[in-house]
Amino acid sequence: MKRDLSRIYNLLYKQFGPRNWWPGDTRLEIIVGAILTQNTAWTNVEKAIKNLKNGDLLKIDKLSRLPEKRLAGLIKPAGYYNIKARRVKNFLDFLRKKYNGSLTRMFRTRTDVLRKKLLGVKGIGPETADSILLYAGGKPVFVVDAYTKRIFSRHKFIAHDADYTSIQNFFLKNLPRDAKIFNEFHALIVELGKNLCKASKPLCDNCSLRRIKK
DNA sequence: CACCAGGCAAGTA
DNA sequence: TACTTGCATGGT
Repeated sequence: MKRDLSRIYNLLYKQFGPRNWWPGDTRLEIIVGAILTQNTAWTNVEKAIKNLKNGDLLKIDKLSRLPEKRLAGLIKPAGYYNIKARRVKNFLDFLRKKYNGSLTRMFRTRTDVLRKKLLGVKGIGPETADSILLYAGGKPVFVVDAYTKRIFSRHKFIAHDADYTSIQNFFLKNLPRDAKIFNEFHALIVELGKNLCKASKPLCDNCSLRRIKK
């Protein structure tokens, strides 16, 4: 199984890599992007991020002072904008209260401990927490998303009803514990998912992994 | 026109 | 615990 996964990784890397993820310049931008992209196409998130950048608002102190309503208006293109504005605020409140508004301090926390704390922030679930840890913090945490589940269950690596933790454990067990690999692998999976498999279509002979194996 | 996108929380039984 | 529903814009 280890060999299968590394083969798939190499195949994907040859086809698409390196992806240079996360698409964002600062840790804060990555964190905000991780919240905004929940169940949302990245192209929509880009517009929202751009609005914040245009106002020079993508900074911890400025974003913290920005009224929630104004924030909601600016991130409208990302969809679910009222909820997401609250979620961004929830994170900023958490950061200020627990780490004096310092991301550096936050990321000094032991990764397993920090993960639990992040999951305690309303609006940050497993995928968002893990994306923050891996892509903003550089921690060796494997991110599982809808594409990961869809692709690897269709190809019978995991059960169709596997939950987040069991899928994550599958990858942890079969890959070296290396942030660089986790970073690239997840980005490659997203690229594969976007390009080759339209949602809810069944596995076919000209689909996802089978196609790039040729 | 219908359907989907790099989720999550809250409500129900 | 195991389902279901609301959240919402923009692209295909």
